[in-house]
Amino acid sequence: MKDPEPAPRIHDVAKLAGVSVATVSRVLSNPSIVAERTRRAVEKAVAETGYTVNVMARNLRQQQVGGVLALVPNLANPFFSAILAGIADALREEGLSLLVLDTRRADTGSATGGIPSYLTRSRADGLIVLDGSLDPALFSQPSCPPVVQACEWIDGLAGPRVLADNAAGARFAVEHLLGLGHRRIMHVTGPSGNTLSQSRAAGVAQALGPLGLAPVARMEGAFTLASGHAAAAALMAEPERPTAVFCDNDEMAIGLMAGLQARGLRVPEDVSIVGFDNIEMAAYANVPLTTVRQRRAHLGRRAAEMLLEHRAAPKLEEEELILPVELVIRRSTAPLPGA
Amino acid sequence: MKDPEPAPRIHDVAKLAGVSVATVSRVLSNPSIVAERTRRAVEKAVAETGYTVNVMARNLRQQQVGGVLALVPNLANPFFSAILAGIADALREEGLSLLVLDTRRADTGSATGGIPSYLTRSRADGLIVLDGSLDPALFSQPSCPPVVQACEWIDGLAGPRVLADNAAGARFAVEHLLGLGHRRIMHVTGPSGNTLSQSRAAGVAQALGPLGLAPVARMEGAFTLASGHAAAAALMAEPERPTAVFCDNDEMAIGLMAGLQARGLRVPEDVSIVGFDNIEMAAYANVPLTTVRQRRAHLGRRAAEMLLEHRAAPKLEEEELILPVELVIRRSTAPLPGA
DNA sequence: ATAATAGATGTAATCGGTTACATATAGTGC
DNA sequence: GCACTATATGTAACCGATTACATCTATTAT
Repeated sequence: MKDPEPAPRIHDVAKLAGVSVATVSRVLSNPSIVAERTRRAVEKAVAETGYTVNVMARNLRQQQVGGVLALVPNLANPFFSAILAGIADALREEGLSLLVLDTRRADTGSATGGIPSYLTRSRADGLIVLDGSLDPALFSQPSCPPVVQACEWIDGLAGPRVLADNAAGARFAVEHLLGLGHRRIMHVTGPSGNTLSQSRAAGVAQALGPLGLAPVARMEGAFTLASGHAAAAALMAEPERPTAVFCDNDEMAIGLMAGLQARGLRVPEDVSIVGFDNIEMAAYANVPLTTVRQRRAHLGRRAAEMLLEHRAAPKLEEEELILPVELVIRRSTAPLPGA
Repeated sequence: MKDPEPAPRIHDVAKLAGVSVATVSRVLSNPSIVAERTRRAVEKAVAETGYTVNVMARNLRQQQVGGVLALVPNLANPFFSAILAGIADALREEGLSLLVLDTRRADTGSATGGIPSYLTRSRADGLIVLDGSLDPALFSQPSCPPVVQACEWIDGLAGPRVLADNAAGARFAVEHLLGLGHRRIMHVTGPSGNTLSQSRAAGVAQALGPLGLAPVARMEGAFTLASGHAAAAALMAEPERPTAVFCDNDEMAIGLMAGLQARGLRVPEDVSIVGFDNIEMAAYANVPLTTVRQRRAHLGRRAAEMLLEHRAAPKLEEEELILPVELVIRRSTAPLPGA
């Protein structure tokens, strides 16, 4: 049971190269200021010992963590993991690592491991918040690192944000349905408190308002397949059955399609459906889904970039980046029969 | 532009409470060994100053990082993010944080930010490897922390593993098809180098072998919807068309169903289909998909737990945990007509 | 020739905790 | 009353780097 050889320290390298630890450190972090000869000697010693810097020690001295924490409501949800991938990408390019905290699970048992304990400069150099349902007070501790809100946002929390143009996306979707002649339109929403739901509802109103219309039915879902499926029953129960449905995300749209079919309704012949997000499955659904495309990985990347800029030069102005979205027309929408 | 008040240090708390820094440290980490009176004084001082420990400093002294790094091939893939959620859960309970590295993206540009630079004791207390395609040599550096392989595994890399019972799952799937009377069975696989593909192929052989059968067709996919969709063409091109297909994952199965339907074949009337994984979408697909359920979050959790046990008491024996899977029969499979 | 300057390297303080060891006090047994 | 032990706390070394400052040498300008 031999101990693993202890890792070489900068001191060992220095001794082997016959220089001081400071010189070794300089070779590693700023090679240009050390003489060619010594630099080579140090590099040789580094290679021979297999030295690698102790990241913790460096970070302590430099008063940084070397990582950014992403707060996500549900790590298992592919919607968020696509954003995370973009974040991870941008961070890695800057030599930072990605820390992830699943907020839905973490806040249970706030004994010691609660969320607040993660929101410290000593645990992360910055925060990217993907969960709009968090309490803004969490981020008001003086030791809280810089925050960027992405995708969702928190009412009452100032600071930079990067969002998809949810209102415009919803407007595009509904305008598309209107253009096809539909007038009795149902809206299947996300949870009512959710900021995405709110801005998408605003977009729906923007499209319908000028015509003096409003959704003929509304059902609050949970962004899940199951809640979309349940919406089928709600639709059938309407006295004047809607001819088209806008769903706040693709999962609900796909669940709804499955539910309608199971009840003998055809898409798009009987009901047109539009989703939101353009998840990969949308193109391969039973009936390929018309939806609103938002570039999730890109959104994550921009959020990370914004965080890094902000850290370098904190600006006091509110910065809000709205990323464009676009309508992707597939086969789940068709002209209103007889229109 | 006032500087944010510098965070209080342990020294400040000690001074305020009129004790030494050691006592403060003890109150925080092992309260029982300090006298009631002093403990209360210290707690009061902590509350007044708003002190929180500097995690980096503690970690440096204790020679640990406080985090575990997960190596995933594709963070945006929901298959992996579900496993990550389980990992994160188990880690949080132990006060450890989750670091994530997307291996597919990270190995490009190995200048400095390459994968090896992350595989150090100074960057993570342990590794959970979800990518079976990595070079085992990566983990042979002396400074590499303990590794647990999960889900996929790396040939030539020893150490603990936690896997789903892929062979049994594939066997269940094919036996189910055989039981329905099917004999001309196609296998849509993952990439040929992938360890999951290999063990699932073994399971297929286990089921067919005793009957002197083999898959009548085989197509190598990429675990994607698109490659499943492409498999439809391959199926149609077979001289003797297969009556059933086993796909190495649900995404390919769903893609295949879409492709077959587009070509006018019905599932399950013309072709029966079985998938693997039981992703949420499987139940809501066009035709609800018969598939093999594996508990991904649980697998991740077990991997994390195994890593922690291993760290506490490294065993030399190989430890391989095989988690059971089960067949979920839905509507994409039916008896062979006329059988 | 001398002062001034630039360039290369070494010395030691520092980051903010934890913990081995030393010390002081109170309690116990004989 | 004395030696011994247990309990509580303080002192200072330590984790492993970075970096301000000091020092030394070589070059340039006057």
